[in-house]
Amino acid sequence: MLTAQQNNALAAIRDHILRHGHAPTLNEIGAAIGVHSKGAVHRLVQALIDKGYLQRESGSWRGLRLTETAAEGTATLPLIGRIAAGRPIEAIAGEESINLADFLLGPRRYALRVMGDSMVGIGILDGDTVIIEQADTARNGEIVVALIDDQEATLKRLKRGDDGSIALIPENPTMTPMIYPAHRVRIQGILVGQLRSYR
Amino acid sequence: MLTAQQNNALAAIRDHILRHGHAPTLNEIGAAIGVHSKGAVHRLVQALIDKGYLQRESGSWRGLRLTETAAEGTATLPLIGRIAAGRPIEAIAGEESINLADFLLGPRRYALRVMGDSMVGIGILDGDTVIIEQADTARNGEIVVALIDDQEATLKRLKRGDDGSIALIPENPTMTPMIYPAHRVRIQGILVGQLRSYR
DNA sequence: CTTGAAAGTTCTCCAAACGTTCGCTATTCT
DNA sequence: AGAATAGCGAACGTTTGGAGAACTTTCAAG
Repeated sequence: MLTAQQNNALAAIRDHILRHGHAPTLNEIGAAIGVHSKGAVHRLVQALIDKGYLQRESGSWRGLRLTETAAEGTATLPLIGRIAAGRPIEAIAGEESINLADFLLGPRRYALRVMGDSMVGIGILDGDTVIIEQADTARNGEIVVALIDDQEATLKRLKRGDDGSIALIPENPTMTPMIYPAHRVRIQGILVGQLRSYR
Repeated sequence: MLTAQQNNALAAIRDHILRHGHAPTLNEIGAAIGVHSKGAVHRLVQALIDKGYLQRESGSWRGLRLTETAAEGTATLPLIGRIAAGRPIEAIAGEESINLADFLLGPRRYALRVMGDSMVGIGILDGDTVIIEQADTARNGEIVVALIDDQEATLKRLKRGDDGSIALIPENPTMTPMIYPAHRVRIQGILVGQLRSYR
């Protein structure tokens, strides 16, 4: 079982890896838990290694890795249940946590900040962040980042016409779809996720 | 495991490829991470190749490619820029990546699945996942998870009346606010984030 | 084909940061 | 009292990586 300080150290390491993608140095761990001595931190880390929570890649800086048991649940949030007006929060069978990495991350994905109201109809507001997966083709009805005449970029729903034309449809009743011949439109990516921060 | 500077270099390369469609030169990488020596940059790139994050197409300029495993363990996404209808994607000064941990994770936070349309007015749709930070008080105007009569849970905007009453306001023009005496309403948490997956 | 600029490669020098180990001390728990 | 947990600071060798010079390769313009 871990001591209080060992727990702090492990939490600091986990947090640092999540934030930066690599392990902290001893000094960084020390700064995070309020210890001014490298030696003391080293002893804590050694204890965590001995107890099987960490692995060390010796002879290299930042060579700490979480073991599998310690790594699970790092990028996760507990998922409590469903909330609907007029009812108590109801548990969701089978799921009790969501993993942000599974949810949003992946190779070839990147984020874009949305400006404008062209997609308010499906809840994408000005200032939201959307996650795009790089692709040069898309299926009908998907929401894509499209480049028009290699100049203008836009986020719209894609619809192919029977005549080979491409319609880019805003989800906003006050705007009208734009229709282009296929050669003027290049698809850059597909919308796969969206997030917003309220603070 | 990557060192801090190797991480910077990899991020700069990934970013450059996403933005320009081709790999950067050593000098460009150096400029991006603040290194004035080609030799030093070369050593960083070589380390990334040795560790399997990059491949070199030797004998050609800009011959760097990302391997598939290039993103692992990190909860960050490259942030390319702003997208607005009718304009090219424009870079955001200062920020080049967003960190999901900063964005969404934190102590006392949990996720809820939203049912119903009571908050469509601010882009929270049926099926979305919202992130709540546990709290028992909230400021006026914040969106809260509130428990009414210790029975019904609901996600609404909070507004306190002059007479001590509490109004829970749905963001939906077809619904009307509910007003309760303060003792019937208990605040459980505050909305801090929201996410949605499109696949 | 020649030429020159830009890009990549390899090298040495050197400073700063890092991990490791040690002795000493203080606190807490049994 | 004894053991376990921790903190501090110093010493030492190792790793990282910035600077710059010298050299080779690539590529496009003349």
